[in-house]
Amino acid sequence: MSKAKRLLDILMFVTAKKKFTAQEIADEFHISIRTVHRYILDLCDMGLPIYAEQGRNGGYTVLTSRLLPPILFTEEEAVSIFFAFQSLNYYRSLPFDAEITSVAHKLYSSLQSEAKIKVDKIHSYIAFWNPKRTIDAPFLKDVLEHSIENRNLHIQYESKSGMRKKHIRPIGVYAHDGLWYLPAYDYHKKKILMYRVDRILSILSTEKSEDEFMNLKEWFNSHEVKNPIRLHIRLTTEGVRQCKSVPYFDGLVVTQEDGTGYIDTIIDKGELSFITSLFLRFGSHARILEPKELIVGLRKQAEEILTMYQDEN
Amino acid sequence: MSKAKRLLDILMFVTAKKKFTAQEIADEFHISIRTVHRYILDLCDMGLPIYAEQGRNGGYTVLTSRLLPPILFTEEEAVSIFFAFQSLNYYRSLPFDAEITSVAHKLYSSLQSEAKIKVDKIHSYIAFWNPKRTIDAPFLKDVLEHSIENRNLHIQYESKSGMRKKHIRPIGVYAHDGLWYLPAYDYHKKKILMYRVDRILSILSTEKSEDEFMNLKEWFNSHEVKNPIRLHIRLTTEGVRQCKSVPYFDGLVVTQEDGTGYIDTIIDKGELSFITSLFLRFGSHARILEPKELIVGLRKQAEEILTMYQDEN
DNA sequence: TAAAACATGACAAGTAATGGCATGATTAAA
DNA sequence: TTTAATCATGCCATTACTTGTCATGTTTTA
Repeated sequence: MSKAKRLLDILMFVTAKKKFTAQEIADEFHISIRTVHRYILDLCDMGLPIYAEQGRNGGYTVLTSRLLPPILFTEEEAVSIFFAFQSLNYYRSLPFDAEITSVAHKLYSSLQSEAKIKVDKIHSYIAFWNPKRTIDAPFLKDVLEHSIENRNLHIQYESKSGMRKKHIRPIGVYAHDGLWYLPAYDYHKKKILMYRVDRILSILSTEKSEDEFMNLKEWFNSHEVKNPIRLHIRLTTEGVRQCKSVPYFDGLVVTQEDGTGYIDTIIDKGELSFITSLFLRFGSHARILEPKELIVGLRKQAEEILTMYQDEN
Repeated sequence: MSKAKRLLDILMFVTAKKKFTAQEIADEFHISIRTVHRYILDLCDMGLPIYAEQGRNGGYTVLTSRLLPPILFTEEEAVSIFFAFQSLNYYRSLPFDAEITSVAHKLYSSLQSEAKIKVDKIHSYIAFWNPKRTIDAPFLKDVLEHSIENRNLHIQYESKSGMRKKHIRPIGVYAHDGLWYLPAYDYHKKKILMYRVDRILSILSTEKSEDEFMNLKEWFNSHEVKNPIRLHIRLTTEGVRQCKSVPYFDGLVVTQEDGTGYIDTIIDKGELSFITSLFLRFGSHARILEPKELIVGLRKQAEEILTMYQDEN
């Protein structure tokens, strides 16, 4: 086996093991101790952060986390990674912030100037408009890791009614419109609620959870309708256009030959309050046929506005 | 110089040059032709897609695009790349689709099983809620590349009033809420308009543009207010909460000691129609003090809704 | 038909890697 | 205090690999 290959094997081995003696490597790879010492010198020259402790019970220790074997990327592939990073640029808080910076740095520095220009242009010509948030979510990474590791959390949370302590079982985190959300099972209220990660004031304590629980993907899938109710809407041509631009409705809209359309589907009653605000906007382009509750809600909201500004012209 | 180093130099050289003869390499690196042939065998073994044409005018040809020198990533860094890719998962159309797939594949295959589990978990525990679109934007990559390369476009576009031909100078593309937008200078209407990339039906022809034009970043920055108008709103405590959840208002809201707040800023008159729909939702939690136009708009919309459902209870 | 290219083999000369041994330094346990 | 385990380094003969030269083919095109 060539020296380069063997060096890489040892590099993988030691970054995984972290602490080892020369003798161990010699046994593992069937080479002499003298050669091991020489190899370790080579690895140091290659920049691996490694240090030796002298004496009995001594040995080598590697400081980096586990390394992947060297990967050859094409220029286009490198550019695509920068493209993906660009999509994260509009979040204030991110897990893996440090790693993303270091990957970007490693890649950029090994690009040739021509490709560097292309990457710079990506930053200038493409954007992902998640409005840049002033709201920080300092516990994002913690919360994500506790979700992954099946741990329960005691947190201080700033809710509508003030600061509260919560005992929750996190399901996962997701980003929507620049904010991070945490669906979690609330042990006190005995149901799944939605928390905003930026409103978590502190993590008080954590505990390993015994039982298996659903993850985010499963939750999205199982997110079934609890109080089914029929939503039936008639849309003008313009109403069809507008509805298709609303994520919630897109896919539900049925367009007819003359350009008008309708929505006829089953939704959960709990979603009504959210939907109400959408129909306020559509005005006469969307006529609600069902449910009654939605019409009542719309009228109430409209009356509230008229009352508020009745004495103004 | 060691063999490994020289092989890498040659690898870089040939992937950049694409077509070459053994003699050229021998001259470039001051080695014998015999050695060059041996080296090329080695590169083939390493998986470089290279083929030889026999005979006079023959030579070697490399099929890959330019390669970066090998890069060593830590496991955490690899995970961060998958995290970034996850954020792109909710877009139907993406430029660099193929490259992203191949990067993911290269990385995933060189991860150890422990790290593979971590990556799988990221897919299960984190999501970026850009609602998955049914709308495809087949010309996204084309449009992006023409923006970068300073080219004008003749396109067929599906606008409000039917199918139209447009002659435009693209500025860049950006994603918002799962859709791709293209701000561009319209040569016919002589101003910058916003197009939706999914509504581009075809690209008819392109032409190199002579003059320099702004890029997306510059456009965002220069996007100044054309018809300034004062927006002055008084908010209840609940109004403050709700406003902070709306990207547009976040950052403009001033919170007072008692929890209530206000917005007092200058906006463009053109933004009013968009803002109207927001205030319909807030109801009495947000009281508009200025401008009058906004109040009038609100009332009109509210009356329209009441009229529509007047005969229903 | 000759020239320019790849393909491959053999061999000697040169270069690099390896293992063994020796020596020394440092540290912890016996 | 001694001993064993560990890193650190130097020297040298041996082994393994790399290189250049020469030779011989093949394929293609001017």
